[in-house]
Amino acid sequence: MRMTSKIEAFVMHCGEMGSRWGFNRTIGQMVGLLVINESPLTANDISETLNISRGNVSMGIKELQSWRLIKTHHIPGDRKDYYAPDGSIWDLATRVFEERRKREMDPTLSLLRTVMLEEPANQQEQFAQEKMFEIHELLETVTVWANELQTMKPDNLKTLMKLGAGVGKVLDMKDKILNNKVAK
Amino acid sequence: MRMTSKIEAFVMHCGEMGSRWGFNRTIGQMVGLLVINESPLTANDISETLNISRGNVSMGIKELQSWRLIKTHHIPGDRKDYYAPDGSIWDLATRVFEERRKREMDPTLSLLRTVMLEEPANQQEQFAQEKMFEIHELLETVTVWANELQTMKPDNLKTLMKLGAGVGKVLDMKDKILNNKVAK
DNA sequence: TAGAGTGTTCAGTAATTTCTGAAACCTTAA
DNA sequence: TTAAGGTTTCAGAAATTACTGAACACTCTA
Repeated sequence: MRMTSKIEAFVMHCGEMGSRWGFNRTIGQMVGLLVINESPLTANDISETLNISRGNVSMGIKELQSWRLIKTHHIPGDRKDYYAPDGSIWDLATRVFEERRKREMDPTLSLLRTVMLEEPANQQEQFAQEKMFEIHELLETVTVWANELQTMKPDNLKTLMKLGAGVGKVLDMKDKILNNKVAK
Repeated sequence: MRMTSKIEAFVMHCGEMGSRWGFNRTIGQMVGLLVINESPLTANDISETLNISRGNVSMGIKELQSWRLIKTHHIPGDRKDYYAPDGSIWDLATRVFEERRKREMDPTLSLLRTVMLEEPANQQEQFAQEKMFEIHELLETVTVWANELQTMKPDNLKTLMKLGAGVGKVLDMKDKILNNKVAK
């Protein structure tokens, strides 16, 4: 399956960005390829198009499934597995955020909780534990926010954004509402 | 400089998470160490405490400076450079977000803009470019939101969160305000 | 029950990233 | 001008991560 130059540029870019997005080059390319292709692809299509071994594709698919980014599709009378992105671009991005949050923040939250339980043994530890408390608070706040944003539908998000200056504006709104209540 | 076991646990954890946060093990440890230490440290302190070479520390510092996470401090009559976190935990987190956004999204936005300018040559490219448009839109939306959140002070953020169910609630508020306007 | 078509695993190899340590470099003080 | 005390650089070594390909496994169908 030959890629046109525009498509190739996109897929290769996904490869280069792969590791920054949390996976590796090959897996980045695989996501890119599956996303810009209108129809599902077989493992062999992927292997040939990207010039990577069949085994590597198999491992990549497993990884992408663990990120919940692709789904398997079957064609009657055909024993091959066909793969396609599992949902819209927004859905995929949401899953990546979620998965990264799990991998980047949850383990730290857990460690901090454990360490903070113990009594500080000296001044140095006292300070350290205060810092850990701050970090814990930050991570929890971000987690809650991320959850909220994730559960919003793209349409809602866009609506909210068009409101004007974005979140800043929201604080003004809060004041208006509170004032209304007081006025009543 | 000996670390107590709690502090060591924290610093080593930062090392393990380092690569997930966008740097590498050593640099993760360095951030951890600098953050939980009340007073600034010299490159030698870091080298000895973490058991890594002096050269490695020097490279790590350069990297942390490029992330704008640490600042240099001087003591009169002492030629050594002392390093400390540049700002509060929130400040640091904000910088990491910002820097990651630059590295993870900006290059893709730029590529997409370039590719989307060209006319699709066939049906396959037509579809591909539509997808690219969706991705572009998503990234721009996220960028704007991230900017908004970043410019908010922690206090504001916390206030907003205490409002109730978070962002979901905000949409209700929007409706209330709009209704008010209509009522008038 | 054999064998064709497909998917998975994993030991070994290749590629990439990180780290070391010695040399070069800078600045200040004598 | 030299030397001391400090930092930076970078070639090569070490560690880590990713990839290949052959062997194995599974499932039909004849």
